[in-house]
Amino acid sequence: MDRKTSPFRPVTVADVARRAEVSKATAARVLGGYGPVSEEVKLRVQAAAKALDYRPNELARSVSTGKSGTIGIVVGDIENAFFGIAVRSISDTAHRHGFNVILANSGEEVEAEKAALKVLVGKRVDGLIVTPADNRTIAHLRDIVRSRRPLVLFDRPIEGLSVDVVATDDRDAAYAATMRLIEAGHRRLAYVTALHAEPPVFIGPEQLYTSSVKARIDGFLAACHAAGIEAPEQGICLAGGAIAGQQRASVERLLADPEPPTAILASDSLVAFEIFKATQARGLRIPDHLSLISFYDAEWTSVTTPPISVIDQPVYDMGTRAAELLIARINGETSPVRQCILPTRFIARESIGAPRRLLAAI
Amino acid sequence: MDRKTSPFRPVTVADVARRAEVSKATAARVLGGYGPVSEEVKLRVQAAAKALDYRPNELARSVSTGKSGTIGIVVGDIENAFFGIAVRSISDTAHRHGFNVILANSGEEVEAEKAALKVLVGKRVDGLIVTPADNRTIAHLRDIVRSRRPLVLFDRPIEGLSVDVVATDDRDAAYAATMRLIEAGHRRLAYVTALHAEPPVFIGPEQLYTSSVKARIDGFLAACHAAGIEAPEQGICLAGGAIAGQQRASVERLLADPEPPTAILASDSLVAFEIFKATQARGLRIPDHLSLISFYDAEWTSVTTPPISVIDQPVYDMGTRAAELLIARINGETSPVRQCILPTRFIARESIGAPRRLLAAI
DNA sequence: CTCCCAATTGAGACCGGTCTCATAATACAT
DNA sequence: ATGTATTATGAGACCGGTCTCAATTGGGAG
Repeated sequence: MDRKTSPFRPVTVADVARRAEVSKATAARVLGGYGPVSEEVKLRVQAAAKALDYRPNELARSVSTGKSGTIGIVVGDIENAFFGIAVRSISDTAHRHGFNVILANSGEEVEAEKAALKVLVGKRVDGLIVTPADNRTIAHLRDIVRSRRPLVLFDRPIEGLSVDVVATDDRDAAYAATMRLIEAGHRRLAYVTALHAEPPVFIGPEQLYTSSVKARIDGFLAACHAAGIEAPEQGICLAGGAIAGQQRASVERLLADPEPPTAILASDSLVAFEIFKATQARGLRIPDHLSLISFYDAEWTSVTTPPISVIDQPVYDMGTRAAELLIARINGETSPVRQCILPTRFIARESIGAPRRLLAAI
Repeated sequence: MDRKTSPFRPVTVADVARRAEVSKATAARVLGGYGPVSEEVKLRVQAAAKALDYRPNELARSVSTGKSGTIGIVVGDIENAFFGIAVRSISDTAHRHGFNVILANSGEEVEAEKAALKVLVGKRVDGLIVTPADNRTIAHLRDIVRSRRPLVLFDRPIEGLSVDVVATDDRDAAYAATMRLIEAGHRRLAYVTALHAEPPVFIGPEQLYTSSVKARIDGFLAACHAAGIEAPEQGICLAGGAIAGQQRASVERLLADPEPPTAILASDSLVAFEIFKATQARGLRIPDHLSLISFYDAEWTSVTTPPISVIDQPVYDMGTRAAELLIARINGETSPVRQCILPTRFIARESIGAPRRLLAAI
């Protein structure tokens, strides 16, 4: 520990105190802005601090107070615009309330999520906002709850975990969107998600480890059943997000089917993007050959030809609500667990048409 | 400080030591993995730690060691996909080297940037990666350099600030792209950037407070001059990014000009997006009525009709390099300041054509 | 001119870790 | 048996803050 001798050793309260010729306690009172100090001493200490370019060590402060003024966010994938905006919104709100943000990426892997949580807890964040990667393994989340650290689940509720949640009305939104496709005359529908399963076929809802996707598929199937469509499960495509290129391959396989779907509901804007590119590559026209609806109003969906109808999720609001809820908890609010379900909005564009036999393109 | 009495008080080394019936020092050695400990004691301590669910307090550790294992990132706007990927890449690399990441958003405001830096320094980050919002006010960055804290500038070099930089060959890229437009026959070119000026007209390069944009405009003008185009400065449009809607208005005004440009080079994918939407709204066809090239290969540019030619920036690589450079410095590397300039790649798509008189649409 | 109360101030413990140093215990060579 | 090197352990200082508590000071009341 040769820190004392280095000429670049950061300035401490003790240094300031020495220069201002007061005790460490008094200097700390001025610098920390807590105890009573006379005006004269206050000015002297502030002058000394300025002269020395004192920068408080927030870590030491946190160790001593037990609060870090920081909230941790664990998202599935920052590259995804959905999460990008969520992060933006959460950090805006956090800063507005005087909190900082530490970001961690799980890459939708539970193990990475666990590791991230461990780090964040290690850094003693005051609270956590998490998009759980897998609703089947949640022991680590239970631990957080048990330790009384405020936690808000983002976008993905987990049954049986009594904790605050901010999410959207996924089931209803999927139901309504599916109905629109059905009303347009479609009977051969597909639901495409980035979830992964081995083999990549839908067997039952217990495979669906992301709760929001589970809810959406639930809505999709319910709409199909209500319309008397048989075996709609066969239209569920688990495109497998982890391995790069796998999504594309799955989507291409789906479209190459001898009896391909005439309408697709895409679970997020990334798979939708793959689907759109695949239709272009095959020379399929939307909506003549294929109708398409995507979750999330991604930038690109409004400028394609034709523009794509989407289920717009109020991500920015979701982030704000999540942050506010969390901060209220951090500040001691003890009301019962809250489920904050925000409404989605359907944006009708030009990607829905009546079904037509798919032409073998090229 | 009633922490001692709370039943949810976090477990400390002292607690573990007590349970394992060893001294605090010994427990700390096992838990921190440093000094020599006998196998038997080690196991006993580990068992106690597990039983108590001990979570080391990284903050206390940092205070004591002087290293936080954290790097700070300050970006202009996380919502921008360019920065989104940069953040992803930086945090991937950081984690690979055992570092964490604290993210701050400047919103391209120097004051916010200063505040963010203050917080990050307060949290004693081991190093910083910053995209400076304004190359005219850099005293706060100078302070960082003076305090010997490793700093890497991302995407935007600053003349006269001796510090590591990772950026792209902006000038050359702009020059080459402009040349392509000129070679296609254009003589009335525009360069559109989100920079802000009052009034919003280009007077001289000293207005250009973002170094990357300055370099690009430099290249744009050089190409124009080389081709004998007179007064190309008049084609420079400072669309003013801060206020929402202002970009759109500027772009619309540009296209509504009685003598509008026949080709545009867009400084980033966000203004390009505005430009594209404006052409659609006015019924202008690309590339018949207007040729367009944009910096950055944003997702949407490949799926529009027609797809847009872009100058692809290797963002992911840039992030990786920046993080690696920074971490090397943190680990004590003392080699002279490095400028890491990565090459861009032109992706030719279908947005460039010969000029044609713009038809007054509607 | 005392006495009491409030306002300031300083000394030092504390937060939860790391790390130095002295001591104790063991193994080995002489 | 004695000396020495080696290893394991404990006591306690330290990091840079916060915070408790006692001591000092000054002013107004009696």
